[in-house]
Amino acid sequence: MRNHLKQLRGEQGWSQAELAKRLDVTRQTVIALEKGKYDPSLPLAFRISRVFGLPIEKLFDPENP
Amino acid sequence: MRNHLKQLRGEQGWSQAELAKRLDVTRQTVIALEKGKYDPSLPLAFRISRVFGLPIEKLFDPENP
DNA sequence: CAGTCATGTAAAGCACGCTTTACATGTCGA
DNA sequence: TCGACATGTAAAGCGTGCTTTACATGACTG
Repeated sequence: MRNHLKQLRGEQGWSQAELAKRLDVTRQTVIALEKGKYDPSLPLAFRISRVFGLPIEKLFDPENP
Repeated sequence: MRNHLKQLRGEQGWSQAELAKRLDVTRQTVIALEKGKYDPSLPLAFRISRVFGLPIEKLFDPENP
């Protein structure tokens, strides 16, 4: 599933390590998510939503619209 | 994570089998979700959102608000 | 009463989400 | 040039998300 994490993180001026800390995950997880290697769990998706102040629907694009 | 699937399914008058079909999962998955045994994956959360016509945020309550 | 429908439990199996650890590369400032 | 920081890759390990199959129970209906 596509996401805009890398771009949004850039807008905030955060490093991967900084974002990982805010999301309470490891940097590896941030890398994997940004690279689209897999989708976040629902709880993590909610945390991402809160960190960026955007609804989940604005952060992720389900393939079949 | 809490959800309102059982109630919403009831409002639509759907059986678990009917909802499972609409979500393209098995009935076991519907049962597990309604019982809160685990959270749906993000792609499934989007499908649930579409089936009920509600945003993900209205369907699931992350514990830490 | 027999049959069907809705709901539920149980268990095995596979792929994914996330962790931990380690190492490699490029860039930048002292 | 050395060190720190940012980004990236790799691999092993664990729990969870979802499937398949099977069986049990209660309610309703012919």
